Amino acid sequence: MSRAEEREDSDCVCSVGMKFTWDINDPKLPQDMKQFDSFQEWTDGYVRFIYSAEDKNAQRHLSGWAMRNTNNHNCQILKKSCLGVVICSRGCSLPDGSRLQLRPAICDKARQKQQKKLCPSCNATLELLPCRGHSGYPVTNFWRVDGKAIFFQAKGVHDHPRPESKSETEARRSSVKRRVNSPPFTPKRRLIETQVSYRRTHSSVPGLGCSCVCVAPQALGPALLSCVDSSDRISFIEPSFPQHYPAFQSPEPYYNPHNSLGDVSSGIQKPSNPRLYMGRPGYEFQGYLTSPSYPMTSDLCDPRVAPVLGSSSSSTPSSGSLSTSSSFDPQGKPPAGWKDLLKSSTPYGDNHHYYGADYPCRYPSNAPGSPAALQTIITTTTKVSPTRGSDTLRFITVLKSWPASSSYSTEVKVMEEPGGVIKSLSFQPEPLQTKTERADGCDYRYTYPNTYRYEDY
DNA sequence: TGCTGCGGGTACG
DNA sequence: CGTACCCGCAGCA
Repeated sequence: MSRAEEREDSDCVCSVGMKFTWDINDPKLPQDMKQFDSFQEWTDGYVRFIYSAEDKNAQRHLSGWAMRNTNNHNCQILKKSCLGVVICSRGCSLPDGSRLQLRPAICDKARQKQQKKLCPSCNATLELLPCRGHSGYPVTNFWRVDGKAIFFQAKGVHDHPRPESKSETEARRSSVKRRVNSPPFTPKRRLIETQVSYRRTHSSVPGLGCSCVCVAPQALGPALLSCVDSSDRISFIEPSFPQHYPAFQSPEPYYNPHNSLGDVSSGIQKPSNPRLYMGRPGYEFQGYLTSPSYPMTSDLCDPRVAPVLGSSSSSTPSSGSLSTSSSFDPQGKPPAGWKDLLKSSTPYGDNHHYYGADYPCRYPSNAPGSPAALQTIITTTTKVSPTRGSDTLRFITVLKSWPASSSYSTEVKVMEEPGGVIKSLSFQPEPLQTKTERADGCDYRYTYPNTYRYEDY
Protein backbone atom coordinates (compact mmCIF):
# COMPACT_ATOMS: atom_id res chain seq x y z
CA MET A 1 0.00 0.00 0.00
CA SER A 2 1.39 3.33 -0.95
CA ARG A 3 1.88 6.24 1.35
CA ALA A 4 -0.96 8.02 -0.26
CA GLU A 5 -3.26 5.13 0.36
CA GLU A 6 -2.18 4.94 3.93
CA ARG A 7 -2.99 8.54 4.32
CA GLU A 8 -6.33 7.96 2.77
CA ASP A 9 -6.99 5.33 5.34
CA SER A 10 -7.25 7.96 7.93
CA ASP A 11 -9.79 9.78 5.90
CA CYS A 12 -13.09 8.65 7.23
CA VAL A 13 -14.93 10.36 4.42
CA CYS A 14 -13.43 8.16 1.81
CA SER A 15 -14.76 4.70 1.32
CA VAL A 16 -12.54 1.89 0.28
CA GLY A 17 -14.39 1.63 -2.96
CA MET A 18 -13.84 5.23 -3.81
CA LYS A 19 -10.13 5.06 -3.25
CA PHE A 20 -9.73 3.11 -6.38
CA THR A 21 -10.60 4.15 -9.82
CA TRP A 22 -12.76 1.49 -11.22
CA ASP A 23 -16.01 0.97 -12.94
CA ILE A 24 -18.28 -1.96 -12.55
CA ASN A 25 -17.81 -2.71 -16.23
CA ASP A 26 -14.07 -2.77 -16.07
CA PRO A 27 -12.58 -6.04 -17.20
CA LYS A 28 -10.28 -5.97 -14.21
CA LEU A 29 -11.33 -4.70 -10.87
CA PRO A 30 -9.06 -3.85 -7.96
CA GLN A 31 -7.58 -6.98 -6.53
CA ASP A 32 -6.04 -8.05 -3.28
CA MET A 33 -8.16 -5.82 -1.20
CA LYS A 34 -6.82 -5.49 2.29
CA GLN A 35 -9.73 -3.54 3.47
CA PHE A 36 -13.39 -3.52 2.69
CA ASP A 37 -16.20 -1.14 3.14
CA SER A 38 -18.75 -1.91 5.74
CA PHE A 39 -22.12 -2.43 4.25
CA GLN A 40 -24.09 0.62 3.29
CA GLU A 41 -27.79 0.21 3.41
CA TRP A 42 -28.82 3.59 2.09
CA THR A 43 -26.43 4.39 -0.64
CA ASP A 44 -27.21 7.44 -2.65
CA GLY A 45 -25.33 9.26 -5.32
CA TYR A 46 -22.72 8.05 -7.69
CA VAL A 47 -20.81 5.95 -5.25
CA ARG A 48 -18.80 2.80 -5.21
CA PHE A 49 -18.09 0.43 -2.43
CA ILE A 50 -16.10 -2.71 -2.15
CA TYR A 51 -17.49 -5.19 0.27
CA SER A 52 -16.05 -8.38 1.51
CA ALA A 53 -17.42 -11.40 -0.22
CA GLU A 54 -18.20 -12.63 3.27
CA ASP A 55 -20.57 -9.77 3.90
CA LYS A 56 -24.03 -11.28 4.13
CA ASN A 57 -25.80 -8.11 3.19
CA ALA A 58 -23.63 -7.61 0.20
CA GLN A 59 -24.13 -11.20 -0.79
CA ARG A 60 -27.84 -10.60 -0.77
CA HIS A 61 -27.46 -7.40 -2.70
CA LEU A 62 -29.49 -5.68 -0.09
CA SER A 63 -30.50 -2.09 -0.13
CA GLY A 64 -32.70 0.07 1.97
CA TRP A 65 -34.19 1.37 -1.21
CA ALA A 66 -36.63 -0.82 -2.99
CA MET A 67 -34.50 -2.14 -5.77
CA ARG A 68 -35.74 -4.53 -8.34
CA ASN A 69 -33.74 -6.72 -10.56
CA THR A 70 -33.15 -5.36 -14.00
CA ASN A 71 -31.91 -7.57 -16.72
CA ASN A 72 -28.80 -6.17 -18.25
CA HIS A 73 -27.96 -9.36 -20.08
CA ASN A 74 -24.72 -9.60 -18.26
CA CYS A 75 -24.48 -12.44 -15.84
CA GLN A 76 -21.33 -11.02 -14.33
CA ILE A 77 -23.02 -7.87 -13.20
CA LEU A 78 -26.26 -7.81 -11.34
CA LYS A 79 -28.17 -4.66 -12.02
CA LYS A 80 -30.99 -3.34 -9.94
CA SER A 81 -33.10 -0.27 -10.39
CA CYS A 82 -34.99 1.69 -7.81
CA LEU A 83 -38.74 1.48 -7.64
CA GLY A 84 -39.22 4.65 -5.68
CA VAL A 85 -41.61 4.88 -2.81
CA VAL A 86 -45.30 4.36 -2.23
CA ILE A 87 -46.99 7.33 -0.67
CA CYS A 88 -50.43 8.55 0.13
CA SER A 89 -51.86 10.30 -2.88
CA ARG A 90 -53.05 13.07 -0.60
CA GLY A 91 -49.76 13.32 1.15
CA CYS A 92 -51.60 13.34 4.39
CA SER A 93 -49.84 13.62 7.66
CA LEU A 94 -50.19 10.74 9.99
CA PRO A 95 -51.16 11.36 13.58
CA ASP A 96 -47.55 11.44 14.64
CA GLY A 97 -46.65 13.93 11.97
CA SER A 98 -44.91 11.45 9.78
CA ARG A 99 -45.96 10.56 6.31
CA LEU A 100 -46.71 7.30 4.76
CA GLN A 101 -43.75 6.07 2.83
CA LEU A 102 -44.15 2.46 2.05
CA ARG A 103 -41.69 0.22 0.40
CA PRO A 104 -42.87 -0.67 -3.06
CA ALA A 105 -43.27 -4.36 -3.50
CA ILE A 106 -40.55 -5.72 -5.70
CA CYS A 107 -42.79 -8.14 -7.51
CA ASP A 108 -44.84 -6.43 -10.20
CA LYS A 109 -48.05 -8.14 -9.28
CA ALA A 110 -47.58 -7.53 -5.62
CA ARG A 111 -46.88 -3.90 -6.34
CA GLN A 112 -50.05 -3.52 -8.32
CA LYS A 113 -51.98 -5.01 -5.49
CA GLN A 114 -50.20 -2.75 -3.09
CA GLN A 115 -51.22 0.31 -5.00
CA LYS A 116 -54.84 -0.70 -4.85
CA LYS A 117 -54.77 -0.46 -1.11
CA LEU A 118 -55.74 2.68 0.71
CA CYS A 119 -53.84 4.98 2.96
CA PRO A 120 -54.23 3.69 6.49
CA SER A 121 -54.54 7.23 7.70
CA CYS A 122 -56.91 9.01 5.34
CA ASN A 123 -58.16 6.23 3.12
CA ALA A 124 -56.89 7.99 0.04
CA THR A 125 -55.37 5.91 -2.65
CA LEU A 126 -51.76 5.04 -2.55
CA GLU A 127 -49.46 6.21 -5.21
CA LEU A 128 -46.13 5.06 -6.43
CA LEU A 129 -43.63 7.84 -6.59
CA PRO A 130 -41.14 6.51 -9.06
CA CYS A 131 -37.46 7.10 -8.81
CA ARG A 132 -36.03 9.29 -11.51
CA GLY A 133 -32.77 10.08 -9.95
CA HIS A 134 -30.52 8.94 -12.71
CA SER A 135 -31.01 11.33 -15.55
CA GLY A 136 -34.70 10.77 -15.42
CA TYR A 137 -34.36 7.05 -15.03
CA PRO A 138 -34.39 5.13 -11.81
CA VAL A 139 -31.27 5.00 -9.77
CA THR A 140 -29.39 1.85 -10.59
CA ASN A 141 -27.23 -0.31 -8.42
CA PHE A 142 -24.71 -2.71 -9.81
CA TRP A 143 -23.28 -5.68 -8.02
CA ARG A 144 -20.41 -7.75 -9.13
CA VAL A 145 -18.58 -10.52 -7.36
CA ASP A 146 -14.92 -10.67 -8.12
CA GLY A 147 -12.53 -12.72 -6.10
CA LYS A 148 -12.91 -12.03 -2.43
CA ALA A 149 -14.75 -8.83 -2.95
CA ILE A 150 -18.19 -7.74 -3.91
CA PHE A 151 -18.11 -4.57 -5.92
CA PHE A 152 -20.98 -2.20 -5.65
CA GLN A 153 -21.62 0.78 -7.82
CA ALA A 154 -24.58 3.09 -7.69
CA LYS A 155 -25.61 5.54 -10.34
CA GLY A 156 -28.08 8.27 -9.63
CA VAL A 157 -29.41 10.24 -6.76
CA HIS A 158 -32.69 9.20 -5.28
CA ASP A 159 -35.14 11.99 -5.79
CA HIS A 160 -37.78 10.71 -3.47
CA PRO A 161 -38.15 9.96 0.19
CA ARG A 162 -36.91 6.78 1.58
CA PRO A 163 -39.28 3.91 1.74
CA GLU A 164 -39.32 1.61 4.67
CA SER A 165 -36.26 -0.49 4.82
CA LYS A 166 -36.65 -4.06 3.88
CA SER A 167 -36.53 -5.23 7.44
CA GLU A 168 -39.13 -2.69 8.45
CA THR A 169 -41.47 -3.93 5.80
CA GLU A 170 -40.90 -7.51 6.76
CA ALA A 171 -41.36 -6.66 10.38
CA ARG A 172 -44.62 -4.91 9.65
CA ARG A 173 -45.87 -7.83 7.67
CA SER A 174 -45.17 -10.28 10.40
CA SER A 175 -46.62 -7.80 12.84
CA VAL A 176 -49.86 -7.61 10.92
CA LYS A 177 -50.07 -11.35 10.98
CA ARG A 178 -49.46 -11.51 14.68
CA ARG A 179 -51.87 -8.73 15.51
CA VAL A 180 -54.69 -10.92 14.40
CA ASN A 181 -54.10 -12.97 17.50
CA SER A 182 -53.04 -10.26 19.89
CA PRO A 183 -54.51 -7.11 21.45
CA PRO A 184 -53.88 -3.91 19.50
CA PHE A 185 -52.27 -2.03 22.32
CA THR A 186 -49.30 -3.15 24.29
CA PRO A 187 -47.14 -1.46 26.88
CA LYS A 188 -44.43 -1.37 24.29
CA ARG A 189 -45.90 1.80 22.94
CA ARG A 190 -43.60 4.10 24.83
CA LEU A 191 -40.57 2.34 23.61
CA ILE A 192 -41.87 2.50 20.13
CA GLU A 193 -42.23 6.21 20.41
CA THR A 194 -38.73 6.46 21.67
CA GLN A 195 -37.48 4.67 18.68
CA VAL A 196 -39.50 6.78 16.34
CA SER A 197 -37.96 9.79 17.90
CA TYR A 198 -34.60 8.31 17.36
CA ARG A 199 -35.36 7.79 13.76
CA ARG A 200 -36.71 11.23 13.37
CA THR A 201 -33.69 12.83 14.84
CA HIS A 202 -31.13 10.84 13.12
CA SER A 203 -32.73 10.48 9.84
CA SER A 204 -32.40 14.20 9.64
CA VAL A 205 -28.75 14.17 10.23
CA PRO A 206 -27.15 15.45 7.13
CA GLY A 207 -24.63 13.72 5.09
CA LEU A 208 -21.72 13.65 7.39
CA GLY A 209 -22.39 10.11 6.93
CA CYS A 210 -19.10 9.30 8.08
CA SER A 211 -18.02 6.97 10.23
CA CYS A 212 -17.13 9.12 13.07
CA VAL A 213 -20.78 9.36 13.82
CA CYS A 214 -21.69 5.79 13.41
CA VAL A 215 -20.61 4.44 16.74
CA ALA A 216 -23.64 5.61 18.57
CA PRO A 217 -26.35 4.03 16.49
CA GLN A 218 -24.56 0.80 16.31
CA ALA A 219 -24.38 0.68 20.02
CA LEU A 220 -27.85 1.99 20.30
CA GLY A 221 -29.53 0.00 17.64
CA PRO A 222 -29.22 -3.43 19.11
CA ALA A 223 -29.98 -2.05 22.53
CA LEU A 224 -33.18 -0.57 21.30
CA LEU A 225 -34.06 -3.55 19.32
CA SER A 226 -33.56 -5.69 22.28
CA CYS A 227 -36.36 -3.97 24.05
CA VAL A 228 -38.51 -3.01 21.15
CA ASP A 229 -39.91 -5.79 19.17
CA SER A 230 -38.99 -4.79 15.71
CA SER A 231 -42.13 -6.31 14.39
CA ASP A 232 -44.09 -3.76 16.31
CA ARG A 233 -42.33 -0.81 14.94
CA ILE A 234 -44.26 1.95 13.40
CA SER A 235 -44.85 1.25 9.82
CA PHE A 236 -44.68 4.75 8.56
CA ILE A 237 -41.66 6.77 8.82
CA GLU A 238 -40.02 10.09 8.67
CA PRO A 239 -41.89 13.10 7.44
CA SER A 240 -41.01 13.28 3.86
CA PHE A 241 -37.69 14.51 2.66
CA PRO A 242 -35.73 15.01 5.79
CA GLN A 243 -35.19 11.34 5.43
CA HIS A 244 -32.71 12.13 2.82
CA TYR A 245 -30.25 13.08 5.40
CA PRO A 246 -29.55 10.17 7.58
CA ALA A 247 -25.97 9.84 8.44
CA PHE A 248 -26.65 6.89 10.55
CA GLN A 249 -27.27 3.50 9.35
CA SER A 250 -30.56 2.19 10.42
CA PRO A 251 -30.35 -0.03 13.39
CA GLU A 252 -31.91 -2.77 11.40
CA PRO A 253 -31.25 -6.15 12.83
CA TYR A 254 -29.76 -7.45 9.65
CA TYR A 255 -27.87 -4.39 8.96
CA ASN A 256 -24.68 -4.67 10.82
CA PRO A 257 -23.16 -8.06 10.68
CA HIS A 258 -19.79 -6.70 11.64
CA ASN A 259 -20.92 -5.81 15.04
CA SER A 260 -22.06 -9.24 15.84
CA LEU A 261 -18.85 -10.57 14.47
CA GLY A 262 -16.94 -8.37 16.77
CA ASP A 263 -15.27 -6.50 14.02
CA VAL A 264 -13.62 -3.71 15.89
CA SER A 265 -12.92 -1.64 12.88
CA SER A 266 -16.56 -1.50 12.03
CA GLY A 267 -17.30 0.35 15.19
CA ILE A 268 -16.27 3.29 13.18
CA GLN A 269 -17.59 2.76 9.78
CA LYS A 270 -15.16 3.77 7.20
CA PRO A 271 -17.22 4.81 4.30
CA SER A 272 -19.39 7.77 4.32
CA ASN A 273 -22.55 7.80 2.42
CA PRO A 274 -21.80 10.57 0.06
CA ARG A 275 -24.90 11.74 -1.55
CA LEU A 276 -25.95 14.46 -3.75
CA TYR A 277 -29.35 15.60 -4.36
CA MET A 278 -30.74 16.72 -7.56
CA GLY A 279 -33.75 18.80 -7.11
CA ARG A 280 -36.48 18.56 -9.54
CA PRO A 281 -36.98 21.92 -11.08
CA GLY A 282 -39.80 24.09 -10.09
CA TYR A 283 -38.88 24.99 -6.59
CA GLU A 284 -39.50 28.36 -5.27
CA PHE A 285 -36.36 29.57 -3.70
CA GLN A 286 -36.75 30.95 -0.27
CA GLY A 287 -33.35 32.42 -0.04
CA TYR A 288 -32.36 31.33 3.38
CA LEU A 289 -28.90 30.47 2.57
CA THR A 290 -25.77 32.31 3.26
CA SER A 291 -22.32 30.98 3.75
CA PRO A 292 -22.18 30.32 7.41
CA SER A 293 -18.89 30.23 9.12
CA TYR A 294 -19.39 26.77 10.29
CA PRO A 295 -16.54 24.87 11.78
CA MET A 296 -15.21 22.03 9.81
CA THR A 297 -13.42 18.94 10.69
CA SER A 298 -10.09 18.45 9.13
CA ASP A 299 -11.51 15.91 6.79
CA LEU A 300 -13.98 18.36 5.55
CA CYS A 301 -11.56 21.17 5.14
CA ASP A 302 -11.09 20.28 1.62
CA PRO A 303 -10.03 23.37 -0.23
CA ARG A 304 -12.40 22.39 -2.96
CA VAL A 305 -15.30 22.89 -0.67
CA ALA A 306 -14.97 26.53 0.06
CA PRO A 307 -15.56 27.83 -3.44
CA VAL A 308 -18.60 25.71 -3.62
CA LEU A 309 -20.02 27.36 -0.61
CA GLY A 310 -19.32 30.68 -2.07
CA SER A 311 -20.92 29.85 -5.30
CA SER A 312 -23.87 28.32 -3.60
CA SER A 313 -24.77 31.43 -1.77
CA SER A 314 -24.38 33.51 -4.85
CA SER A 315 -26.29 31.29 -7.12
CA THR A 316 -29.63 32.27 -5.83
CA PRO A 317 -32.03 32.08 -8.65
CA SER A 318 -34.72 34.64 -8.86
CA SER A 319 -37.36 32.45 -10.26
CA GLY A 320 -38.67 29.06 -9.42
CA SER A 321 -36.92 27.42 -12.25
CA LEU A 322 -33.77 25.86 -11.00
CA SER A 323 -32.63 24.00 -13.99
CA THR A 324 -28.96 24.36 -13.44
CA SER A 325 -28.31 20.73 -12.94
CA SER A 326 -28.66 19.51 -16.44
CA SER A 327 -25.27 17.93 -16.49
CA PHE A 328 -25.87 15.35 -13.88
CA ASP A 329 -25.94 12.60 -16.33
CA PRO A 330 -22.53 11.10 -16.59
CA GLN A 331 -23.01 10.76 -20.27
CA GLY A 332 -24.31 14.26 -20.42
CA LYS A 333 -27.23 13.12 -22.45
CA PRO A 334 -30.42 13.04 -20.52
CA PRO A 335 -33.33 11.50 -22.30
CA ALA A 336 -35.65 13.82 -24.09
CA GLY A 337 -38.18 13.48 -21.36
CA TRP A 338 -35.67 14.60 -18.88
CA LYS A 339 -34.86 17.69 -20.84
CA ASP A 340 -38.48 18.51 -20.71
CA LEU A 341 -38.45 18.02 -17.02
CA LEU A 342 -35.65 20.44 -16.70
CA LYS A 343 -37.41 23.03 -18.73
CA SER A 344 -40.78 22.68 -17.19
CA SER A 345 -41.75 24.19 -13.92
CA THR A 346 -44.11 21.32 -13.50
CA PRO A 347 -41.78 18.57 -14.41
CA TYR A 348 -44.23 15.80 -14.06
CA GLY A 349 -47.07 16.42 -16.36
CA ASP A 350 -48.60 13.25 -15.19
CA ASN A 351 -49.38 12.62 -11.61
CA HIS A 352 -45.88 13.15 -10.36
CA HIS A 353 -46.13 16.66 -9.24
CA TYR A 354 -44.91 16.32 -5.74
CA TYR A 355 -42.02 18.54 -6.43
CA GLY A 356 -43.88 21.11 -8.36
CA ALA A 357 -45.71 24.20 -7.38
CA ASP A 358 -48.39 22.24 -5.65
CA TYR A 359 -45.97 20.43 -3.52
CA PRO A 360 -47.15 22.07 -0.33
CA CYS A 361 -50.54 20.64 -1.01
CA ARG A 362 -49.11 17.23 -1.37
CA TYR A 363 -46.91 17.57 1.58
CA PRO A 364 -48.52 20.05 3.86
CA SER A 365 -46.46 21.50 6.59
CA ASN A 366 -46.47 19.59 9.77
CA ALA A 367 -47.03 22.65 11.86
CA PRO A 368 -50.28 24.46 11.33
CA GLY A 369 -49.72 28.04 10.45
CA SER A 370 -46.15 27.56 9.45
CA PRO A 371 -44.99 28.38 5.97
CA ALA A 372 -45.85 25.89 3.37
CA ALA A 373 -43.46 23.05 3.17
CA LEU A 374 -41.49 24.44 0.36
CA GLN A 375 -38.17 23.00 -0.38
CA THR A 376 -35.41 24.61 -2.18
CA ILE A 377 -32.79 22.74 -3.96
CA ILE A 378 -30.11 24.41 -5.89
CA THR A 379 -27.73 22.33 -7.78
CA THR A 380 -24.76 23.80 -9.41
CA THR A 381 -22.45 21.71 -11.39
CA THR A 382 -19.10 23.04 -12.24
CA LYS A 383 -16.85 21.25 -14.57
CA VAL A 384 -13.44 21.58 -13.14
CA SER A 385 -11.10 19.24 -14.82
CA PRO A 386 -11.12 15.88 -16.39
CA THR A 387 -9.77 13.11 -14.28
CA ARG A 388 -9.62 10.43 -16.83
CA GLY A 389 -10.99 10.20 -20.25
CA SER A 390 -14.30 11.86 -20.40
CA ASP A 391 -14.80 11.75 -16.70
CA THR A 392 -15.20 15.06 -15.09
CA LEU A 393 -14.68 16.35 -11.67
CA ARG A 394 -17.84 17.94 -10.55
CA PHE A 395 -18.66 20.21 -7.76
CA ILE A 396 -22.16 19.89 -6.71
CA THR A 397 -23.88 22.26 -4.47
CA VAL A 398 -27.20 21.33 -3.16
CA LEU A 399 -29.12 23.51 -0.85
CA LYS A 400 -32.35 22.68 0.74
CA SER A 401 -34.50 24.87 2.80
CA TRP A 402 -37.19 23.74 5.08
CA PRO A 403 -39.81 25.45 7.07
CA ALA A 404 -38.91 26.10 10.63
CA SER A 405 -41.26 23.40 11.67
CA SER A 406 -39.26 20.69 10.15
CA SER A 407 -35.71 19.65 10.13
CA TYR A 408 -33.73 22.07 8.14
CA SER A 409 -30.95 20.55 6.26
CA THR A 410 -28.48 22.12 4.03
CA GLU A 411 -25.91 20.13 2.31
CA VAL A 412 -22.97 20.91 0.26
CA LYS A 413 -21.66 18.02 -1.61
CA VAL A 414 -18.51 17.72 -3.49
CA MET A 415 -18.39 14.87 -5.80
CA GLU A 416 -15.79 13.53 -8.01
CA GLU A 417 -17.11 10.92 -10.24
CA PRO A 418 -16.77 8.35 -11.35
CA GLY A 419 -13.24 7.71 -10.40
CA GLY A 420 -12.31 9.72 -7.43
CA VAL A 421 -12.90 10.66 -3.89
CA ILE A 422 -16.19 11.89 -2.73
CA LYS A 423 -16.33 14.41 -0.01
CA SER A 424 -19.44 15.66 1.52
CA LEU A 425 -20.14 18.48 3.82
CA SER A 426 -23.29 19.47 5.47
CA PHE A 427 -24.71 21.62 8.12
CA GLN A 428 -28.08 22.24 9.55
CA PRO A 429 -29.81 24.20 12.19
CA GLU A 430 -30.58 22.49 15.38
CA PRO A 431 -33.33 20.08 14.66
CA LEU A 432 -36.42 19.80 16.70
CA GLN A 433 -35.86 17.30 19.36
CA THR A 434 -37.78 15.55 21.98
CA LYS A 435 -36.48 14.66 25.33
CA THR A 436 -36.19 11.09 24.37
CA GLU A 437 -34.10 11.65 21.34
CA ARG A 438 -30.79 11.67 23.05
CA ALA A 439 -31.76 9.48 25.87
CA ASP A 440 -29.18 7.07 24.66
CA GLY A 441 -26.60 9.31 26.19
CA CYS A 442 -24.53 9.41 23.11
CA ASP A 443 -22.60 12.49 22.38
CA TYR A 444 -23.60 13.72 19.01
CA ARG A 445 -21.30 16.62 18.89
CA TYR A 446 -19.47 14.84 16.20
CA THR A 447 -22.64 14.28 14.43
CA TYR A 448 -23.51 17.90 14.54
CA PRO A 449 -20.29 19.71 14.11
CA ASN A 450 -22.25 22.58 12.75
CA THR A 451 -25.38 23.45 14.55
CA TYR A 452 -27.31 26.48 13.59
CA ARG A 453 -30.39 28.07 14.71
CA TYR A 454 -32.98 28.68 12.13
CA GLU A 455 -32.80 32.40 12.75
CA ASP A 456 -29.21 32.40 11.67
CA TYR A 457 -30.44 32.04 8.20
C1' DT B 1 -47.45 -14.92 -1.12
C1' DG B 2 -43.57 -12.34 -2.06
C1' DC B 3 -38.50 -11.84 -2.89
C1' DT B 4 -34.75 -12.81 -5.78
C1' DG B 5 -32.07 -13.87 -9.77
C1' DC B 6 -32.08 -15.41 -14.49
C1' DG B 7 -32.88 -14.88 -19.16
C1' DG B 8 -35.72 -14.20 -23.46
C1' DG B 9 -37.53 -10.56 -25.74
C1' DT B 10 -38.65 -5.63 -27.43
C1' DA B 11 -37.91 -0.69 -27.98
C1' DC B 12 -35.10 3.21 -28.44
C1' DG B 13 -31.26 6.22 -29.53
C1' DC C 1 -24.31 -1.49 -29.11
C1' DG C 2 -25.84 0.07 -24.67
C1' DT C 3 -29.69 0.91 -21.99
C1' DA C 4 -34.32 0.50 -20.17
C1' DC C 5 -38.01 -2.26 -19.45
C1' DC C 6 -41.45 -6.08 -19.91
C1' DC C 7 -42.45 -10.75 -19.06
C1' DG C 8 -42.24 -15.48 -17.29
C1' DC C 9 -39.82 -18.90 -14.79
C1' DA C 10 -37.66 -21.26 -10.86
C1' DG C 11 -35.87 -21.48 -6.21
C1' DC C 12 -36.60 -20.12 -1.82
C1' DA C 13 -38.70 -18.64 2.66
